[in-house]
Amino acid sequence: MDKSYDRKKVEEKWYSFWDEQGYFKADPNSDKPKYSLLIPPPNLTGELHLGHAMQHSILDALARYKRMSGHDVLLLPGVDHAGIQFEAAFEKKLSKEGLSKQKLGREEWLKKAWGFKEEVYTSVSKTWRFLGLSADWSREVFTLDEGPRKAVFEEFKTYFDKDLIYKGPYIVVWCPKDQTAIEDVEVEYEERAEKLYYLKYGPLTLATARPETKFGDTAVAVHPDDKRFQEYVGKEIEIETLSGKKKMQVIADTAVDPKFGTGVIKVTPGHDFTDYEIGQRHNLPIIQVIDKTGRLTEVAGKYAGMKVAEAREAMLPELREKGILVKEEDYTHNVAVCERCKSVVEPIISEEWFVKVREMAKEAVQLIKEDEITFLPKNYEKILVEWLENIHDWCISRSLWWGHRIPVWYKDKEMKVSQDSPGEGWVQDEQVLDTWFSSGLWPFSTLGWPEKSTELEKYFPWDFEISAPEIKYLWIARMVMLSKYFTDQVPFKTMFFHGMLRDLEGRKFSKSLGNGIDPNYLIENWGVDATRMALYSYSVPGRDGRVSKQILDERGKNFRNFETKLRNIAHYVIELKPEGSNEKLDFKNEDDAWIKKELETTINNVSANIDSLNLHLATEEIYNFVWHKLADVYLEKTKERRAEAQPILEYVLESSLKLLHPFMPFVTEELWQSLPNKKGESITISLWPKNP
RNA sequence: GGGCACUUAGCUCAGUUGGUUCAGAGCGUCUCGUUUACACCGAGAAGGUCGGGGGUUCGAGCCCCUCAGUGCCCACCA
Repeated sequence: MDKSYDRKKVEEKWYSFWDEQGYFKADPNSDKPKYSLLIPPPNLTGELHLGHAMQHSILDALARYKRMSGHDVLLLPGVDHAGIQFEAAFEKKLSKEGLSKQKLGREEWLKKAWGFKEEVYTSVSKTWRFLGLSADWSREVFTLDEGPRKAVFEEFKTYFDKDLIYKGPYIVVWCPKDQTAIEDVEVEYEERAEKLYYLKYGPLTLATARPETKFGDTAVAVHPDDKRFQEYVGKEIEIETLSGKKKMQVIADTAVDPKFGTGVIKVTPGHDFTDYEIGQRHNLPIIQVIDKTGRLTEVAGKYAGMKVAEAREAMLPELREKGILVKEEDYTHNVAVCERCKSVVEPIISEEWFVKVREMAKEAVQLIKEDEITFLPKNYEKILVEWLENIHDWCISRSLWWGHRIPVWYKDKEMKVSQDSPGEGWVQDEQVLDTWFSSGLWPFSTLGWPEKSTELEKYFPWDFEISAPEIKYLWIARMVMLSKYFTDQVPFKTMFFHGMLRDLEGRKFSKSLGNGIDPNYLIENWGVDATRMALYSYSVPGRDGRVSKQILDERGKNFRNFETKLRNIAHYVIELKPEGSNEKLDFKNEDDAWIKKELETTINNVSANIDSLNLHLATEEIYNFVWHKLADVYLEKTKERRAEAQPILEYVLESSLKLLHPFMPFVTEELWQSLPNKKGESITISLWPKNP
C-alpha cells in the first residue's frame, strides 16, 4: 500500500464531508430515542492538553456508537470564559504590548478582551475538529453568550428573592496578584521551610509563623482545659509591642491546640480563618494589617507599605532587640497559594457576595443518595456527598472584569437587582460573578433555560457527562446542586471521571514544570485515529496513567500500524477481488463458520463493553479480532479458496469497519467509501452490527 | 490529622460478579522467515511465586485482616 499519503488531508476531507452532510446535528423533532452528551467546556486559555484529547475521544466514541445504534444524538460543545485564567493569559499578552488594565480602563479593556477571546477560540475549535469530535456545532455555546447571561440573571435573582444571597465583610482568601477573592477550592498548598517564632506576650510566650500580623492581634487565646494558663483566662495582660505597652485580653477557646507550640496563640481575626472564627465567638474587633495588594497597612507603623515577606524580615531585629522574640526554630509547613498563579494568598476581610447553599446541598445529597446518577468510579458518589454535607457559604463575587457582572445596581442609598440599567444615575456593582456561578448552570443554560425549550424538554437530563477529577467540587457537585434546585432533576445520568495523565514521576502535567505533551504532536506523527486509540487504553474510570512522550509514541506507532493493517486487509478484499467471485453469502465452509462465530462474539463483546463504558476493553476486543483472527488466521486460509470466500470477506470487513468507527472514525470512513457498494454513503449513519 | 486509590513481565498498563479460556496486551529483547494484502509484516521464544505476611474457601491478582511502599483528595496547627 501507499505509505506516504497525506493523512492530515484525508482527515480534513472526511471531517468537512460529515459536517456538510449535517450528520452531527441533533434533531429535537426526531422520534428516535435520544442520547445526550455534554462536553465539558474547555477554558479559554489557549492550548488543549492530553486530558482534553482523552475526554473528547471518549465522548466522541460514545456519540458515534449511539448514533449508529439508532439514537438521536446531541453532543453539545461549548466554551468557558474562565475568569481568572483568562485574565491571567490576557494580562500576559497585554503586558508584552506595554498595556495594562489600569492604562486601558474597563471599557477599552473589555473590547480588546473580546478580540483576544476570538483569537484563542479559533485555535481551540480547530483542534476539536481535528480530533474528529462529532459535535453539533450549530448549538455551540459560550458562557458569556446572551442565553447563559439570562440564565445567570435568573439564578442570581432567584437566590436574591429567596433571601439566599447576601453581601458583607467576611474573611476570604485573597490573591494579591490576581487582585480578587478566590474560593478555598481554588487554593493549593505548598510545603515550605520557614521559621516558627516564639514571642513574649507579657507573662505568656506563644509561637507564630507570622509575626508580621502581630499588629492585628486583638486577643491571646488558650484552650479552656489547659491548666497551665487558668489564672489568666478572662483577664487582661500587659504586653510589650513595637509601639509601646498595650493591654490585651486572654480568652479560652477550644480551637487552640494545647500541644502545639506553647499552647498559647495570638488571635488575629483579620488574617486567619481560625482566628476569625474565634473572634466571632468572642466579639473581638478586627484590625486590618495586610491590604489587598499584599502590603502592610498604616497600623504597622514604620513597616507600613512593605510586602508581607519584606516586613517579616525587617521587623525581626527590632523584635529581638526589645526582647519580644525569644526563640526561633525551623518549621516546615504548608503555605496557601493561588491555584492559578501560585502566589501566596492572604486571608483578608473583604466585602463580597455570598450564597447560602446549605439547604441546596442537602437536597443534592438526597438526590445523589437516591442513586439516580451512576458515578464511575463508584466511590466518587461518597466523595461528593461528603463535600456537600460539609459545604459552607459560596463566595460568588470576583474582583475581575472578565465575566458576568453582578446584576445589582446602586443609586444613592437604593439598590436594585436588574440585568440591565434601571435608568439614569444607576451604577452597577463593580464585581463579576465566579466562573462556576455560570458553569454550574451549564447542563440546562445551554438548552435555553430559563425558557422552556423543546431542547430542554428532550435532552435534559444528559445521559452522559465526563470530567477530570480535579473539578469534582468546583463543577460537578455544583451542577448536581443547581440542577436539583432549579429543575428538580439530576443534571446527568452517568458521571464518568477519567483518570489524570501524569508524567513518569507521577507528577501532574503543568506549564510550570514544562512536562506537558501536546496532543497535536501525536496527531501529526500518528494520525487522529491512532492517537485516539492510544488514549482509549488510558480511559479506565478513575485510574491515573503515567505517560511520557516515548510511551505515547509507542502506543501511537502501535495503532498506526494497526491502521495500516486494516488498510491492507481492505486492499486484499476490495482491490484484489478475483474475477468470477462467489456472490452468495453463506457460511458452509468450516473456516467461514469459524470467522462468523468469532465476529459474532466480537460484536457482542464490543457492544457490551461500550455499554458498560469500558472503552479500553472494547478497543482491545476489536483490535484483537481484526488483527489476530481476521488477518492472521482467516484471511490466510482464504488464499486457497479466494473467489469462494469473497462475500464472507466483504461481510466481515464491513462489520469490522463499523465496530471500529466510533474509535477510528477517519480510516473507517475512508475504507467504507471504497467498498464497491457503498460509494458516497457514510459509515457515520450506517447501522451498528447486531447479531440475530 | 482524616479519607480514598494504587502496588501484576524490563517499561506502560488490562484482567467486569473467585473456577478449564487469568497469569494477559502493547512496546522492548532474542531466534527464524523477504511465501505477491501488509517488514508500519509473519512464525516462534525468553521474561512475573500477580508488594510482604496471615485468613476465608474444595479453589483467590480477584474476598477479609495486617504490614510496607507510592499517589491523590480533604482539613489544617498559630
